Amino acid sequence: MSDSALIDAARDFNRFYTNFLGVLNKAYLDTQFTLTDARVLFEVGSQERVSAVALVRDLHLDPAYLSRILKRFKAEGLMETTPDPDDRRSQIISVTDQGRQQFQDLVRRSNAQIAGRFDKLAAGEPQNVVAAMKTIRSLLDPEAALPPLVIRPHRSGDIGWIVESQAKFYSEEYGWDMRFEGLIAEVAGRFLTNFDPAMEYGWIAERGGINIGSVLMTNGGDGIAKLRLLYIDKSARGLGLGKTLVDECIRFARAKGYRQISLWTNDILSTARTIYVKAGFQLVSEEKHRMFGPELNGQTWVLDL
Amino acid sequence: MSDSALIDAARDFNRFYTNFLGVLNKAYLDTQFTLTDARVLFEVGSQERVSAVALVRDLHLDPAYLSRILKRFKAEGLMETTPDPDDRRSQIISVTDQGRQQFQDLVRRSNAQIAGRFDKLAAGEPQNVVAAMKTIRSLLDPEAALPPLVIRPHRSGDIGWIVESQAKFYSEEYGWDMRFEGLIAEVAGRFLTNFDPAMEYGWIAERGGINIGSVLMTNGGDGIAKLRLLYIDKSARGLGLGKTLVDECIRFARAKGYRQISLWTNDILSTARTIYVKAGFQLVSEEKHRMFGPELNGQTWVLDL
DNA sequence: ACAATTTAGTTGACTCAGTCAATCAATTGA
DNA sequence: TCAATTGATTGACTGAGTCAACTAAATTGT
Repeated sequence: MSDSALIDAARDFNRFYTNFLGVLNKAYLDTQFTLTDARVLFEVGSQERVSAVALVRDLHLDPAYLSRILKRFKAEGLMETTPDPDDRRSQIISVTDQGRQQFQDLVRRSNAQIAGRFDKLAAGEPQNVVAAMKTIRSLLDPEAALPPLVIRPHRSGDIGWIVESQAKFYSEEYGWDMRFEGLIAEVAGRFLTNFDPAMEYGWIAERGGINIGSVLMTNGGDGIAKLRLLYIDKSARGLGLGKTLVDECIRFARAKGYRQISLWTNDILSTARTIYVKAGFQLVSEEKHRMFGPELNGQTWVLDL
Repeated sequence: MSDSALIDAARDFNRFYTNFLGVLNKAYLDTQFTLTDARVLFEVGSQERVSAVALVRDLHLDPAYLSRILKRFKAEGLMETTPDPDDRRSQIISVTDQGRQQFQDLVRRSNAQIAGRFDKLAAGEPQNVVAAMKTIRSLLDPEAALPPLVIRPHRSGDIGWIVESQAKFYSEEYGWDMRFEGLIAEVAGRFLTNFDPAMEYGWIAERGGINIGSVLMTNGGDGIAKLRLLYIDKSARGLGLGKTLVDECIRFARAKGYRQISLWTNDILSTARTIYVKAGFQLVSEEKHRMFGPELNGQTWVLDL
């Protein structure tokens, strides 16, 4: 695509999104607030403590205008200002309890608008929209902080996600065929059907509502815990997430009194192998196989606890 | 729910992009036009011939306001209107040569703003931004023509998708627990590991690269074909896609010489049942069970071919 | 140290972008 | 054929947002 085609496409998108936001922002029109009021309330409400200059800068407002808005908000008891001790010209703005309620009401209205849009989409499409938004944001706004990475237990849909994302990845990257997907679907399915909450666990790493990594720990009997289906999405590699998940597993296995962790992998997955080696795993056996199409070196690694 | 994390992320993006567009739209402030003027000129300029109603609808303008804007543009010689021959109340708006020059000037200013942003990015990044924009647009713009619905054989990742989407749906809608996900993961996994291309098949319905429906046909032995994991995503219901997929199955089973199709479902899934009844399936047995948490009525249906 | 300059915020005065209600004219529907 | 609906215009209004002038505190340069 040529530069000018890119720019045209971006202009076109901006035109579309201007209209789109215009519709979404109708949500505020039912309230006492103007769009600018709402933006100020949003900014102060979500940051808790802001200076007026920062608001002027971030929201591109006229200082005079902001001054009047704040005066009104203070009169209505929604916000309060305290002089900045470091610079007595400046003031720190924060919301009162009442202001916080109004803020949360705005958030609810805004959420309802977005949820209404998302409801019309197919399952999975909202994830795609949000992922695309994050791409745009991270590129156009280098200051943007990534939403926090959360590690949580697995829930409905996660196992399917593990199967889908791993199958796609290994198929595209290494040409593994669908027998691989079949195998992990069976493994993951058995994990759920025989799930023993006392001795087993599934970890999902997610960021901003999007799954980006997983690992399962299953009971192999004889005091051996099996580490299975470790996977880190492309977008989250190089952050040490693999290590974090493996460490979680080890901690869990120790806590549950397992005497050994065992795992099966293939030698071409060198990043994973590095993680296992660093965690102290030892290679105990290796065999060539063609379970998934191309010839591979299957490896079994164990860690004595 | 992770839905709420998605919505939060979307709200956050909208907040960011409102500011971003605010900055970009400064480009118009150097001209004689207001933002709304510019939007009208953009819309008319790029569509050549539009009706006033269409503008009001697409740009969400007050008809009175648009009327005044057009009056001014006509007085300035930027636009002209001709009555619509089909409806003499209505008028067709188009730009004059002079209007087109102004429009192109706006395009240049807007492009310069975007180019300024893109210049700060690394090589390849603008492409990523624009690709993400297209993703968002295609999903959020209801006017955008729907890409065609395609029914194709299953491939890597599809089985995982089936598990994920069904697990999420039945968990949210009917409160089924993760044993359901485990069961379908095992069923779907065995489908792949024992796959017999001569007698079995998986159909995936997809639109614009996104899966929206599925059904599998497996060999149950004794000349019996099993229809499994029929699923239509929310976004594609009511289009007869379920019937289409079941018909595909029946055609396939006939062609392969099966003597009967059998399937297992639960009575609360009434839409699916309607499809089976219409296709000629007969209920042969029914039993209560609690395999997935809530009490359900499992049903076996068969169709003699 | 201290005048000169810059920065944070406020106030007065204004205007024009955008809204609402009423009206006319053409079309549709029962 | 007559009532209801839809497209477009006009009159009357208002309040969101702007601009310039000002105060007060902080910073800079010599």
